[in-house]
Amino acid sequence: MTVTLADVAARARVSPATVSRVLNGNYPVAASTRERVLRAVDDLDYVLNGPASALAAATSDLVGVLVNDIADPFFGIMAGAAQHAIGEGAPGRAGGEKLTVVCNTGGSPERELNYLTLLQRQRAAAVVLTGGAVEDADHIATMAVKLARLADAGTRVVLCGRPPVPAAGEAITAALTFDNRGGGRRLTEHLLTLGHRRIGYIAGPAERTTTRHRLEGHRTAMEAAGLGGDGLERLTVHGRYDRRSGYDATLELLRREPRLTAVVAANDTVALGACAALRDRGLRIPDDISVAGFDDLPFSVDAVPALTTVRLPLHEAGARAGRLATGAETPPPGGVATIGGELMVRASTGRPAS
Amino acid sequence: MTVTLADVAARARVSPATVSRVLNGNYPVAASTRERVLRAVDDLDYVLNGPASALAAATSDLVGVLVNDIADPFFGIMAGAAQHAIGEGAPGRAGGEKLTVVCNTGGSPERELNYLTLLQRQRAAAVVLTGGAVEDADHIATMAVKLARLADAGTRVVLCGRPPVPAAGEAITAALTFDNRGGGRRLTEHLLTLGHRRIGYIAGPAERTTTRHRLEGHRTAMEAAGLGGDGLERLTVHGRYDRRSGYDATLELLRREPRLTAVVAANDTVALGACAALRDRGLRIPDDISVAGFDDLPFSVDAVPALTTVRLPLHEAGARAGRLATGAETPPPGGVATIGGELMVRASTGRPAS
DNA sequence: CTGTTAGCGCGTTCAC
DNA sequence: GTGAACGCGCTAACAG
Repeated sequence: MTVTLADVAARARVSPATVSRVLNGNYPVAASTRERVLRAVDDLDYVLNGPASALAAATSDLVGVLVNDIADPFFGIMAGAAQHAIGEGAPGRAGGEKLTVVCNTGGSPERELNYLTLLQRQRAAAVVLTGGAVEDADHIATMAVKLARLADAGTRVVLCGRPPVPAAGEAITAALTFDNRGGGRRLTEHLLTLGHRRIGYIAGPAERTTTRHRLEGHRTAMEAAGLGGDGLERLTVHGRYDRRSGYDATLELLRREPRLTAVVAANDTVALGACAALRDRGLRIPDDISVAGFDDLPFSVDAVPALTTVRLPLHEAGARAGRLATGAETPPPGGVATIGGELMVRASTGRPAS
Repeated sequence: MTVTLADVAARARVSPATVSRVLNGNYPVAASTRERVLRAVDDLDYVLNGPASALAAATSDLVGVLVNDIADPFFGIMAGAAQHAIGEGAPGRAGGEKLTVVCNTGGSPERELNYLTLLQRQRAAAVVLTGGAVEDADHIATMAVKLARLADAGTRVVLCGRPPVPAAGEAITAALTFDNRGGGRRLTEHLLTLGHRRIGYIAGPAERTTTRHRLEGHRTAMEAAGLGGDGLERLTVHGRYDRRSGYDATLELLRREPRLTAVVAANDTVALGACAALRDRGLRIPDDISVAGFDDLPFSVDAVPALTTVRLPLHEAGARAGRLATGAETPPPGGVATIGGELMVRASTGRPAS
């Protein structure tokens, strides 16, 4: 029923091997023969059989991009940039593009491993892991083994916006990590400079690296300003990386410290929720209370007031990860590159009310 | 080097076929044998070879979800929901989940076809096409052929948020389409009821179905109110589905008609850009001018003022598309289901200034 | 319930 | 520059 390479060969009056050579373009073939083969391919509407091709060649054109939440632009931007870079980059075996596939883990370690297995099954050419990792000892160990096995099988492993996996050093082609600590620190320093002292912090889920690093940056700044101690713990609330979480956490912070003058959120989406809660409480931003986010997602500049935040070059990072995944770019020395964030001071932060 | 099914068979002292049966769980196998096989699999860290399996079975566990822009939550939400539904649904051949892959076309017809070819190569189990289609006669024809060929090869084709492909009737398993016309009409009717007469419309890219349908809804309402004619054309500006486009288009509308009292945007993201432009012009929303969007993306309720818009059940639609793709849900009668939108009246629209 | 036998469709040695 | 032969790893009939 379906057209095979042999059919094309027959029509072009050549051997199957020649058709294969034309399609893969890796061996010299006489121009006239190539012409004939290509016409036969076209006439027959022949489509290469991926599985068969992958089986024979022991590798495939699949590149997997794992994201925590595909509905979150933070991941969407990185994934889109990676996909673009991969598509533009090295053409796959069959001359066509590589098939970049985005896999949504929903932040679940099980699903993450699951997808890795599936990609291993498919003999994926590369895997890009984006976003923060879960800090569970068991999971980290399992991941290290899994990644090592993938690397053994020839799959390139690239981390994007995630710290290097400690135990899997050699397995990883490259790790692009964001300077979440530095960004968090500078953001809080900005508020301290404005004169804020009672600053609430809305953190992400407790067990993630991104959450911890941003929080550490915040606390480093607070402690340097002599604001360490119990207060830090009291003015920190954990939640998910979503709008609702920011809303609820803000109310909780206000309950704990009604005289709060600033709120720092784990990311921009959470910050938006925080703003909503403050408005509902009748507080003006930044006159009564300042708000800051993280990431500088596209909507942040349009928030009212425009959000002070830390810009992460998500697009660039994703594109670079894509190039690393295809081998179009050589890994940074040591395999690890840290990407800095840029403090974007906008209208949502100001001096505290006297 | 790599462990194969034969290795597992040897270790478990059974035939390869039996191992295959255990792994696929489609044939009865004695409990004790299964036990032995599973232990051997575990001992050897065996991972099924996807391509080989797909080759032999002439089908794979891959489900492709095509989106126009992965960085846009509109698509991210649908894709995430579809992926979730597919994962939860029918287990793949190897007992594991299906591998749902999201492919980012960037709105380009070429890339769309490209991905379809790649998925066809992989003998994908199903393909979900999300979002509006490009209305180019050539492309539509090519797509119809392509989809028919996919369907022939046993791939299920599901449309989500896209009108049925006219010429490919039988090829499509199911089409879930949004009532963009009705939504657009009701949105504009809402503004008309408030007393608006000079309403600007910021449309999406001209050649897309979504764009056209929303615009038609708007115009239907306008004409029913006796506001048809040249004015409609003059107060319509086309652009991309992004923030910047909304910003620029708004300035252009204001240039064409300084006394504008309302702006309807192609979607929420565009509406946000419109709000920014209006604010920069010193106009208050909704006191001086009303703004409305479409989709009701998560951030819309947090906009200031909260955005009046048409809510589309993106999550539900995506999940349903996923179930249709796995065969977990039977297609609606005729294969086509229209999903309505809900008018969400919020603070960004009000009576026009007298 | 389990083993045996054939391919699935293609890439890749080798020869010519 | 081209063809012939073999095998990639697995599943799907058949037997038994």
